Amino acid sequence: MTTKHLRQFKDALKQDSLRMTSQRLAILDDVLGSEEHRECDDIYLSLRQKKVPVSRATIYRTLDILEKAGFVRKMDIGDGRFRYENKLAQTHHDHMICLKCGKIIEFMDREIERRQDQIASDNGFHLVKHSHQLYGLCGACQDLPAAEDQSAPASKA
Amino acid sequence: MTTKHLRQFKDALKQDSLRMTSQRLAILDDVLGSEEHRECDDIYLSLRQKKVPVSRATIYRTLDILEKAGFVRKMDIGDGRFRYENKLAQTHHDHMICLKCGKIIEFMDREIERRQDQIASDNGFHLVKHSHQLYGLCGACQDLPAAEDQSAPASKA
DNA sequence: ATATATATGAGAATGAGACTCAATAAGGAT
DNA sequence: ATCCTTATTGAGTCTCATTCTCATATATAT
Repeated sequence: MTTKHLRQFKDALKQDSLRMTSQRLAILDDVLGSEEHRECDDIYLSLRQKKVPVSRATIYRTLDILEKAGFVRKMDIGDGRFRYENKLAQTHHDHMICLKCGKIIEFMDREIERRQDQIASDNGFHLVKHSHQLYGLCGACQDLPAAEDQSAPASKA
Repeated sequence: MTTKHLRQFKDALKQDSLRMTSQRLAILDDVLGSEEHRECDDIYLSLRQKKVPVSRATIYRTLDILEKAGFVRKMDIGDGRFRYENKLAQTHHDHMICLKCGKIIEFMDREIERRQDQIASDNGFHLVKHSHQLYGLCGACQDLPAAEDQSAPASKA
């Protein structure tokens, strides 16, 4: 985490009369140190391994702050658990998700983005965000005829 | 509900060794009689009003069957509750949702659909379905500066 | 250093949806 | 029409992610 990001975070906190705490700092650091699409528990376990004393409630609360401040993106891939990703390290993209093994591939298409803006404006909408996921079978999973899943399946709880 | 749809449903049931029941018939009829994006409880209340004895568990189970058989589309608009819509009466479309009043506008863009197929194929994915939502403020809600919500907000539970 | 408002964690609460299982009901065979 | 096998139902239980509560701890302005 750079000094710049730290200042950025402190400013965001101050703006809402929020305080800097060791937990918040550790969560920000952990989040900025990963490029993955992680759920709350991934972050929780990562912090516990680093001996950071923190609870899930605090992680959820802090992730909300980080989302508002633009540090992370909160995404719903439809399996009942939110994923959080480092937004600073990445340019905007959407996701393609394998229904069998849960693999996530990022994609970005300028034309789709443009069309979205157009559709919103055509309908008098002020576009705030969008959610766009493609679901299917990745190459590897298409080859396994009727075998078991490989890892976390993207099925609904 | 037409005779054709009824036959279609019976065939789908038979194909999986499932049985026709008064509950399943009532649920199909109720779903085909609406063009809205309804959640389980909307359907539950609608059926109870018609004096149909049915439980939520049966509705969930039947909606899964109807989804597989192509009668309904199950959609996740990100507020933790699935919405179900009559798929027969409509051509494919995606949704634009007002973050303030919950209003839903349907849209469809051939170019976006085409790009999605292309992206999937470029990545070796076999595309099964997609989920595409635009979130923002509808025209009416942009005018209300900081007023209260109008109806069901699309905020996360 | 003090005062005061905010943050934290443990655990309880919430809520959508899936599961359990005994009782009930289809529907094919006779 | 009756039997018999198998699927279905509903009430209630369970799950699990996430949020809430509230007493205690801590950051920050002064």
